[in-house]
Parts: sequence; C-alpha cells; structure tokens
Amino acid sequence: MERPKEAHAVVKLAVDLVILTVLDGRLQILVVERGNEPYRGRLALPGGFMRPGEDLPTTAWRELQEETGVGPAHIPHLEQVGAYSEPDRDPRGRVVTIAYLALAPDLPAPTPGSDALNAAWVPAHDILAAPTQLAFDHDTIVADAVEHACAMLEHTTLATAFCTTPFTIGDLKSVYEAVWGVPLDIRNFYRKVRRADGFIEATGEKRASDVGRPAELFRRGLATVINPPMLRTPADSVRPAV
Amino acid sequence: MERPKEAHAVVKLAVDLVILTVLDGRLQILVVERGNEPYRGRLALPGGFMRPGEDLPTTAWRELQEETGVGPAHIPHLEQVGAYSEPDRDPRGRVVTIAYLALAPDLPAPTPGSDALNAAWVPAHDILAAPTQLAFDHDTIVADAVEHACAMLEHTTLATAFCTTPFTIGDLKSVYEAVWGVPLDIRNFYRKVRRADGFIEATGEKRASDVGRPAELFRRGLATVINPPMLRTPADSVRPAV
DNA sequence: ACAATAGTGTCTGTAAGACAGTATTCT
DNA sequence: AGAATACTGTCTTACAGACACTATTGT
Repeated sequence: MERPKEAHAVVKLAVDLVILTVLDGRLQILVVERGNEPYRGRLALPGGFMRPGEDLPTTAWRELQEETGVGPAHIPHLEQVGAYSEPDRDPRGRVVTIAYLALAPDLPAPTPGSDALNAAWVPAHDILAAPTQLAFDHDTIVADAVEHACAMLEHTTLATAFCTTPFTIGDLKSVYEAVWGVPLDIRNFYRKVRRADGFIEATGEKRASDVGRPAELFRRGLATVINPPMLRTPADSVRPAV
Repeated sequence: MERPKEAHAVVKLAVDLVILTVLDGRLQILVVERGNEPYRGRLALPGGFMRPGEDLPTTAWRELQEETGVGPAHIPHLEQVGAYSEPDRDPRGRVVTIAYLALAPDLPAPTPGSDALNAAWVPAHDILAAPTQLAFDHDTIVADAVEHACAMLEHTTLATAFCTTPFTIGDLKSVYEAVWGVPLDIRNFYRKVRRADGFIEATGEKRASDVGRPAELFRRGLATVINPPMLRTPADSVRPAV
C-alpha cells in the first residue's frame, strides 16, 4: 500500500452532513449560513474537520450534535454517501470531505453553531432545481444524498426515521411522497406497508385529529429491510424533469 | 466548515481497489502479497496513497493501471464503495482509505508491482468465509465491495463488464451465478435479459464450441440501468450461510 | 346530513418461478 | 443415432397499479 519514492498528497479530511426532514409536506435540508471565509454569507451544509483520534462516524455524530443538538436517540442511523475529492473544491487547499446522510423527524428549530451565522431548513427541490446555491460542491453532495435517500426508502424501513413515534400510516405516506416527489395511491400504500413484515407495528392507540376518523397509531417494527421492497416506478424521480 | 480553535487530525489518504473477475465459474479478487512492513508477506488489496494534485478517481485509475496494466479501455467503470477510517486500522498512523470497485473481464495474469511480492486471483468466497486472511481491514472492505457488486448486478448492466465482447447469454449467466453465488434457471434468465431493453445487443454472429449447438453472440447495449431489474430472491446471498 | 379523514376490497396486467419441450451442432 | 449445448413456450402465482366502496369521527 505504500510507495515511498512518491510524494503523498497532504489533505485535510472533513465530514459534511445532509440532514433531511419532512416539513410542510416537502423534503427539506438543514443548511447553515457560513460565518467565515471562504463563501462567507453563502449557504452550506453543516460539517467540520475530523479531529485526532476520531473516525469518520464519530466526527459525523459530533457535528450532528453540535449543529442540531440531537444525538443517536433521535437519529437512528447515519449513512455514508461518498467521498468528494476534487483538488480545487475548497479554495483553502486540499480538503477531501466524506458526506453523511441523516434522516430526522421534526427537530427543534436548528440553532446556529459557533461558525455559522444562521441555520435553516430549505426545500430540497429548490437546491436541486437551481444547483448554484450552496458553497463548495455542496449542491452535488445534496443531489447524491437525496438520490441515496430515495433508494434507501425503497429497500429499508428508514422512512420511519422521519416520523416521531407514534405515527400514522398517513404520516408515513407523506414521507414517501415528500422524498420521492410523487403522489402515491394511499390504498395501495396501505396494502404494501402492512404486507411488509416487521415494517410497522400497531400500538392499539388512535390519534384524533380536528376532523375525520381517528387514525391508528404505529411504531417502528424490528425489520430493517422491507420485503417485498417499496419500489418507485422507474419514471419517478425526485429531480425535476429536464 | 472550519473550527479554527480545534486541532485537525493529520491523516494520509489512500485508495484500495477491489478488482473482481469471474474465473473458473467463481468470483475472484485480485490480491497482492505485501513486500513491506507492516503485514509483510500477508495478502492485501492493491492500492496506494493519493498524490498531490490527484483526486480519488485519478488515484484509483492510476493504481489500477500500475497493478494490472489495464486502463479505461478494459474496465468501463470504477465505483466508489466507501471510506474506512478507524484510527488504528493502519499501524503506521492515521490512514483513511477510500475503497473502489472494478469489474474486470478475463485479464492477463497480474504482474507484481514494485511494492508487491506477488499478485494473484483468489476466490471471493474464501475471503468471506475466513475473514482473517487479508492485511489491515481489507476483509471488511472486500465484504462491502462484494455486496456492492451483487446489488449493482441487479439494477445496472455492469455484468457485461465481466465479459469480453462478444459474449453469449450463457457467459452472462455465469457472471450472475458466480457473483451472487446461486444457480439460476437459464430459461427464465433468457427471458429477463431479452426483455430488458438495451441490456445486450445481438451481433448476428455465432460461436461454435467443441460440442453442441453454437451460441449467439452479443455485445453490451446502450442502457446502463436494467428495467425491469434482475432481482435476486431475498434469500439469496453471496455470503455463506451462518 | 354532511364533510372530512381512515381504511378495505376487487379487478387487471405484468413479471417472476417452475418446468417441458424443440433446435442445432459434433462424434 | 446419440450426446451435448442452445434456445423457446406454457402454466401458475405473486404483486403492482387503478379504482369503488365502507367506516368513524366532528359540526
């Protein structure tokens, strides 16, 4: 693995977080306004550099905690999306970043961190539609992460991570619709969700809303993969048609 | 993205390659015998450190060229598998590695590189069954990469990357069987492959073997995703039953 | 009663798995 | 003719999409 005659690139390693939630029926991403150069004042993904002794997941969890105030109790899973390594992606020098994806239920309003002027949720589709908004190559990272999330919802039970327990089947359907960006047939959705063993678990309780029949409440099941999978039709895509 | 008051970890970035091929009807992985400490004499994945000015894909292609003598002409695609960052994964110090996956048709016998005593194909199942063979955390990387390859064969046309053009449908079936580790029904396989538009393209030629009816020859089609996908049944897995 | 939301049932097409049979070559 | 490999067709079942209907609440 070594080749001592050759120079090794000197790089800094960072982690960037794509924290997704469903708000107002839309998929939203947590972004911060940068307080330092470069890209001061521009929107960017939360993230930070790896510290000595840390591995990447540790860095990711720490940054998540610092930026949103939530830990593993609220976010069941952090998923690695990929590494971004273009030599000129950061004007300060060689910075390679590893992107992580987190699915969050309705979180407390984000509080700005020490190096961020502001923190806010912005709709994912705004970023994907006009990919020149974010600092660095964060637009690309967002696109990759959202596609990753779409794919995960097909095969894993991670959609429940967007919901606060307990949740209704309607809540869960809203998650799929927001992430995939397509309307789903609620009747077929019911059938598929109930057929998938271990996806959701009835609590026996009901939640009354202002009007209409109260909905049954569920909690996450034990399964992590859905069988049969919840497939989007191939034409569906979260990206706006070109 | 910066937090100047805190120390940043000093790490070196490496790329490791999981180069897969199908040989003797089995999925095989290119490994090298290490010529330097640590793990001198142990088997490991080919790989190397990123050099100044390179991004990760460039490093991966360069290492691929150095280790196997083949370039983009033979390997249509390099796929990023993930980052491995445990602080003590390398006894020399902090080394974070990004794993890449390459699917190769029958290559010339691998030639040892400058830092490798030897290079050879070893069956993937041997490594997965006894995950204590390779240096560093390369057993883990192999497991992740093979799983990645299995998943890619379901949804993409990358199985053709294992075949030298032109190939027969029987050749393609052998690829799926070797990677997934399960026997497939050739009649159903024919149907699925021919239904998937743009997967393979008839050349009109035939290949006569020693005995039996000559097989029709095909080349890769233009599609990159298979629709409908070639799904393995959920019970199937390349990993040996526990 | 009526609006609004929650949930069930049915019909139909597509594709998957299982399996029987036909075609083309060489010896 | 027979062996060996290549290929095609059919039957059944499972699941997806589309759509009509019933159930339970509040006003």
